[in-house]
Amino acid sequence: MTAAPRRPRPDRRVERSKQALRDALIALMHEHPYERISVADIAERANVGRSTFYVHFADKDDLLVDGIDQLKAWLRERGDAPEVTPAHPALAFVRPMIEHAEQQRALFRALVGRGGAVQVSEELHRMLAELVRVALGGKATVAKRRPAPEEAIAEVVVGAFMALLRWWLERDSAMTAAEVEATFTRQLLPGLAGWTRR
Amino acid sequence: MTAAPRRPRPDRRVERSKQALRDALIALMHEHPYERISVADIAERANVGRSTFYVHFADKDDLLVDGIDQLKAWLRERGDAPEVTPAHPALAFVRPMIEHAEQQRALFRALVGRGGAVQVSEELHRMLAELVRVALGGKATVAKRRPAPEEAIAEVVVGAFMALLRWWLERDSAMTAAEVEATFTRQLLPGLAGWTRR
Amino acid sequence: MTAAPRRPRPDRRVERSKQALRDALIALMHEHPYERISVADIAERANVGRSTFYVHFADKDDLLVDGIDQLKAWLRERGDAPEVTPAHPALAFVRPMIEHAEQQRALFRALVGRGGAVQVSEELHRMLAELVRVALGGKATVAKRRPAPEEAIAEVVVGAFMALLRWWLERDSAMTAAEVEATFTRQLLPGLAGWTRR
Amino acid sequence: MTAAPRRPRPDRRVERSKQALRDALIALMHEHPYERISVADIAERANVGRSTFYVHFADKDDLLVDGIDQLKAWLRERGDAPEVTPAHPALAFVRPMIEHAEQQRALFRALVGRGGAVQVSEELHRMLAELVRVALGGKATVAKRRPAPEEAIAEVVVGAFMALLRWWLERDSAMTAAEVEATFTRQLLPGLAGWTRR
DNA sequence: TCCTAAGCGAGACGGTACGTCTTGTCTTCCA
DNA sequence: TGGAAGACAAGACGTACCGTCTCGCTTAGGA
Repeated sequence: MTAAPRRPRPDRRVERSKQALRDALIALMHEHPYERISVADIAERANVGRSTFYVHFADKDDLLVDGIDQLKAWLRERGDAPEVTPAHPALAFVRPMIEHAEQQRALFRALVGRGGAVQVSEELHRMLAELVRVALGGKATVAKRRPAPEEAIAEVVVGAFMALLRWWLERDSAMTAAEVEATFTRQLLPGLAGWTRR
Repeated sequence: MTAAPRRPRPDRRVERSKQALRDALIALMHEHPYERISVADIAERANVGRSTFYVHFADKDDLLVDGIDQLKAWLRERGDAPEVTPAHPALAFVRPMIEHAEQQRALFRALVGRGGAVQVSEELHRMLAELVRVALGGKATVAKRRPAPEEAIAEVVVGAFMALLRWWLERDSAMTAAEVEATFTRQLLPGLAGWTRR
Repeated sequence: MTAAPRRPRPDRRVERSKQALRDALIALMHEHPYERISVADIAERANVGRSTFYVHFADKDDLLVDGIDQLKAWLRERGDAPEVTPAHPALAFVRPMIEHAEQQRALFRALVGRGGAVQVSEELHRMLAELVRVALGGKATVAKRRPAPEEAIAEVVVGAFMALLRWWLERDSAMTAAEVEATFTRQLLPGLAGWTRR
Repeated sequence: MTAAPRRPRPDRRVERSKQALRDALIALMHEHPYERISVADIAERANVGRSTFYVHFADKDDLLVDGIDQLKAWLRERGDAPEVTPAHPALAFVRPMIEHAEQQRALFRALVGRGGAVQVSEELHRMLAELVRVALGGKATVAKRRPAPEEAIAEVVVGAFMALLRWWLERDSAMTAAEVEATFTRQLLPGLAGWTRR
């Protein structure tokens, strides 16, 4: 029987500080574009010393990816159960994503809108593209060999979606979530239908 | 009769300096991501004093915008004559853009690829979206009132195109320009066809 | 009947920690100048937590003073018995000090040499100056009133001695302890002799 | 006839800034010990941006040695002409140095007094020791070989002088410059006389 | 052909932000 | 209960850019 590895219980303050910093960054991103925000701003907003920031994160971008991971976890947690059968398996992500965006409109606008950090959009893009690739029967991980057509299709689908989403979030247009979804499906489904039948 | 307003002929050196700076930026963007390039880097590469930079451009972004304008002019100049009738008027831009990208592969990768400046992609996006909107029979300029559906369609089409283009440029995939075009058309045309017929 | 006043027996570990810290500082002073040594360095060398340092000492200088006191105690303990009668009572300290310095050459070089802490030299200076003042018949404690000439003499004598000592320690000169003493006495005794006779 | 070497005239602002910084350091050293003064303090006092400081000096110590050089130049410039013949050539420096210290009492106290920077005292010591060595007939530069006795003598003389000077500057004693000089000479001359005659 | 206005390089300058380091206080956990 | 570990705020450090500016030299263009 092996002795349990002595791992000291982490200090509760640590998570408090880290969370305060994550929250502060997001709060500031509602007000200013990401690149204009300084580490000092974040620390101040989080009521935390600037040096404390560097204890927990290497730099601003490190904090950002940490936040992205939280976003991904949040999405994964509640994105698993699409009640209705989607028009096409590759479009299963559409309805949930639009709903999440609607619920957290301000947050999503801050993150993927004009002033947002490119990294967030890119990561979201990558994440969704993987889902689509899998749904199209391809492998989840990108192969080094000649890119399967699914990869290209996934780029098309997700690129279209991200653009529409961003446009919808940035204009305070009277378009409803349902209309957005319908528009997207009407444009992309026919093309997909043809491809899948093959 | 009034005397002609005395306008001295501009110094030829001015344009030489400005062009050297534009070229230097583009050259550097082949090597480093846009944000990592400093004004000093650009000036040095252009064999120009750093203060001279500020004589001609307000800041790095100003130079970038200036470069984008040149790109747009270049595109407009040679994009006017698509020899073949496109599958759909809204997709008229596809063939020419892909051809330009192929010809200037390195340039396009530097501009709209991962390390490129977001502004370039956004401007290109805006430009193409306008073409699509017009082709769809909408107004060229975006109205403040309830967004016409054409706007949404344009976002979808252009978003899909830009994503595919970026993907194509970044991987050194063996996919040919023709294949890229075919893939895109196959995915987007069906949806458009339905919409237009209305 | 009242309970005996609770005087907790001092934890033996306390003295162990303090001594480890004192030793660590001295060890480090053999390698680096005093000001370049950080509290963290000392704690690490002493195998002690940094916070433990602050339990025992207010700061680095406090530890230093503590070490100086030990040095003074050490000197006093073995400095009391000069076997030979000195050339002049005010120079009684010379022979013992030189001998101590020779025995503990490395330590003395670290403490009063170039990289040493000024405080050590100053404290040693003060200590010796007091001995000299007393030997000259003046009061041990410095009076606020017009400084007695003995004070000035003491400064001269001790200043000369410290400079010679530091010089001797820093060069690895082939000068022997006896030669150093002789040199010093030959220079200072005549002046003192005149003064004392008064 | 050769062309004059193209040497661009130095920007007048540079010297203004550097001097302002030198002055600021000295001013602050009248108020606080050297080590407690931060670069930011100096820059602020000099009405100069902190970054400007780093344009001209590597760090605080660099500014200090620059100041020391100025002090040395100042001393050399006016120290050349001792009107009266000194009691002994090796003591020629005494009278002038005491006079300078008296004229610039506050400055000298700040520089070589308790809160002053060790470097200043050490440099002054080195400078005077060299004068004494030369006066004693030795070589100006320290030989690597067995240290000449003059070196030891010089250390004694200068060590004694520096200690007395520091003591005099720090107490606001009523001792006059003449008395200080007399005290010093009375103590050191006899010892020297013997040595020289040899 | 000379003169004059400008373009230009060099770089000083005040700022802001960065990421690192050290200090001294404080909290939390463990033995 | 006291010591080790280490979180924390504060603030200095030296570096990198920024955008503004001043200074002379050079040079193109107009007289």
